[in-house]
Amino acid sequence: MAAPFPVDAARPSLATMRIATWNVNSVNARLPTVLAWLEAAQPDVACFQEIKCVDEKFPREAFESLGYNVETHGQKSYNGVALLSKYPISDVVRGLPGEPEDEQARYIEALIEAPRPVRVASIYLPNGNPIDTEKFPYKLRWFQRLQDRARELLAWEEPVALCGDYNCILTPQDAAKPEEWVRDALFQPQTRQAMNALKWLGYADAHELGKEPKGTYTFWDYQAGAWQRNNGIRIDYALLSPQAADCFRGMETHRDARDMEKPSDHVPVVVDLNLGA
DNA sequence: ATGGTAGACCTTCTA
Repeated sequence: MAAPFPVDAARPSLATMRIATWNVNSVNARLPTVLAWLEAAQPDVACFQEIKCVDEKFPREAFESLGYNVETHGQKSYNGVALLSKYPISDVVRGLPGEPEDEQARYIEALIEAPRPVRVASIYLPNGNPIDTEKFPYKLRWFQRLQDRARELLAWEEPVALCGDYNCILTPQDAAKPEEWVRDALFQPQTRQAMNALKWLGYADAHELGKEPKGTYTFWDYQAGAWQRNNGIRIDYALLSPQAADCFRGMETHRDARDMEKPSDHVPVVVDLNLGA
């Protein structure tokens, strides 16, 4: 029996925005794979991490040919993030505020000028291993800076999507074998507390709004047959401000991308918003 | 027992 008030049918022209986030592990090594996936998945906005090149070596023409505007924050060899959008892009922020001497390219944020604008960030949070080196406190400082920025954005009461590779396994259910991660920076109590502190400012994890079961992973190591054994972890997230969460229509983890030719070790996470809501 | 793979690149670092 049909619902008495078929809301979707009554509103046939929904203003939807599809936002994807993907750690591509070198945009140049992955270019044919990434282009094929974009053509199939048709996101309006794509957040890439680990582009592993300077801005001048980013293959922007290939993406422009698919109809995307392109903004990058690159770095030689390591890290690097990018934003692609079929809508105009403005108000670009390159680099996470709060530590001017930090030269690692891990954050780009911009306003996506859809009929209802959405602020989107592409985030590559530091890995933090090994935990007995300076890398771990750097990760925690970076998390604190991200929390500070996220709090500022909330105050504007606009739709915001903070998307990327957070390098955090939040709960034991987010790892196939949590016992293998207990000494890893991704699963330390401080890391998980920082992720919760960020969420509890008032952001929704799109995974929790969606219907995917626990045991949905976004990363499988290249080593030791992790993919074949489904020894994965969920570390790629889309965090939505209340104004964006109100527009949530669905999300999907594109697990099939791990079986593509020359796959990244991460797969895309895709979120659909209905901005007409 | 300390593996295994992938990417950038000066030959080792990062993940």
